[in-house]
Amino acid sequence: MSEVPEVPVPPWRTSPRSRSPRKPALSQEAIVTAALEIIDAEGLDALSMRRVAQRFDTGAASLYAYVASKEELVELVVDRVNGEVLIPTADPDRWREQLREAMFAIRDVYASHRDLGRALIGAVPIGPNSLDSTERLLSILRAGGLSAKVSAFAADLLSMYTVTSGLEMGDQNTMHGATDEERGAYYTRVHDYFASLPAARFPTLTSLGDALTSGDGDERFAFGIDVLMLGMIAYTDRES
Amino acid sequence: MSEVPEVPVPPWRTSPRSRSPRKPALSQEAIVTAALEIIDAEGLDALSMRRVAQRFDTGAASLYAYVASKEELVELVVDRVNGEVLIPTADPDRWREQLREAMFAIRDVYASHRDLGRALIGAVPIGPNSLDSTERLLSILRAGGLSAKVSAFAADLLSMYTVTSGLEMGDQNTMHGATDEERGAYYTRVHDYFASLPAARFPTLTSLGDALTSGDGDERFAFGIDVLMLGMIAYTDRES
DNA sequence: TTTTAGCTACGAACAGCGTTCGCGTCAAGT
DNA sequence: ACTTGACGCGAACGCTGTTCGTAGCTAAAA
Repeated sequence: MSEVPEVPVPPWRTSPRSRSPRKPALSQEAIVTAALEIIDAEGLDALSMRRVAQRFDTGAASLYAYVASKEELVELVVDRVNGEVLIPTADPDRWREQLREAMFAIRDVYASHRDLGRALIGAVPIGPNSLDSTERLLSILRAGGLSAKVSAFAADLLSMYTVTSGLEMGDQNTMHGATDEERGAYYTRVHDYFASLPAARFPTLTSLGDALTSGDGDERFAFGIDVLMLGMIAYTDRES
Repeated sequence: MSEVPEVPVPPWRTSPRSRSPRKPALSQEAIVTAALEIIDAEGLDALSMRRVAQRFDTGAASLYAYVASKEELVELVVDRVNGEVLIPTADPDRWREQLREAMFAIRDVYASHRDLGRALIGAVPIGPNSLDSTERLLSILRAGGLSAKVSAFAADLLSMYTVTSGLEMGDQNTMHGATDEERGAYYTRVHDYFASLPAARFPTLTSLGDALTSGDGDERFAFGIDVLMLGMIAYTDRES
């Protein structure tokens, strides 16, 4: 390969074509969209300001006109995603089904965005869409006859469980290898590892055998919902 | 201040004192200890290979003889911490109190290590101490008469809730400012924000008022335990 | 005792990160 | 036509995890 430097393009007149090369205009909305695309494609860790800027053929510095920090960008992405969650309007006669629907809706959305759920583990999301979801979830609980205190506490508990479950499902696409084969191998390995534990030291663990690794995501999630709902109902009964 | 460079210490003979300046010998155990100290002092994000190495007056490269990667180091720290969790040996007559004790024990340990809980959000910890804890937790559940499947699923659910709660408590020391004053200001701000929401759009949210932010960590955690236990019991009753 | 072999410790470098600073350009106002 | 102001963004700073090659020590061999 020759090391001769390329002849520079005359700078005094750039063609209109190269001056606006299908470059999407910068805006907070467009930045959030690009960030979410990166997360969906490669996971939360792959998100970087430089990567986002690359999509607009510019440097990371340009983003800071529309977004205060990476932290704020992630918050905006979270709120965008919370906008995808569809929670039914409360109907007192159907509150149990509705709660179940709502929880599946939240979980499915987070499962479809890789490990984005990691971003809101310890945080209270306060974007407009997040507030809408919280409002709807709370109104379903209230429609079910739960007290203010129980509703407030339960909302926390429920969203924690839901997001974590969605995170675990979505994560499976990110971690432990990209292909089905690799993931299958990983879970077989975990299963075999539990099976290989010394029964003398871990009698319960080994006696449970397949129960530990059995059940797909839906089954485990449905179990959690049932336990939480039964618990909330029993708690409310005991309260009065 | 003078800018005169210091006279260098003659290098051809270092005193024995400076040759081994109370430098703790490198070992996996010592490295894990140092890492945990950093996490306790400054949080999980402050943990870096260089920071750990600094404590041994050496460079980050030296650590890789004892630890394969930062990821493995964190796993080792998690298992060390799981060793601090004391779960009682199962007694069928006291399984409810024991389960409660166990959950408080786990939560307290994680609350005392800042945001370390973040490290095991989507992960299945498989270190020896972690396995011991799981074994003990499962045996309590089994002693309570729960089926294999329910025990297995519930163990997941319980540790998820427990670690997340501990994380949130421990996190309060890390985030939102270091001093009590700053933290108080943060929570007042959150409270005021919720109170300031338009009641027309968020009727439930605003009507709940103080219920949303009321209750300290212990109260909220105890509520979660009650709901989970009542739910597990109701689920088991329904199962048979 | 001298030489050599092996091995551990670790400085330096690499590629990437979030964020800031200040220069250059371009558009609107005078 | 000239000035002024705002905005875009390249380059740089200090950080990250990890790898590579070597310097220096220890212990075995001659």
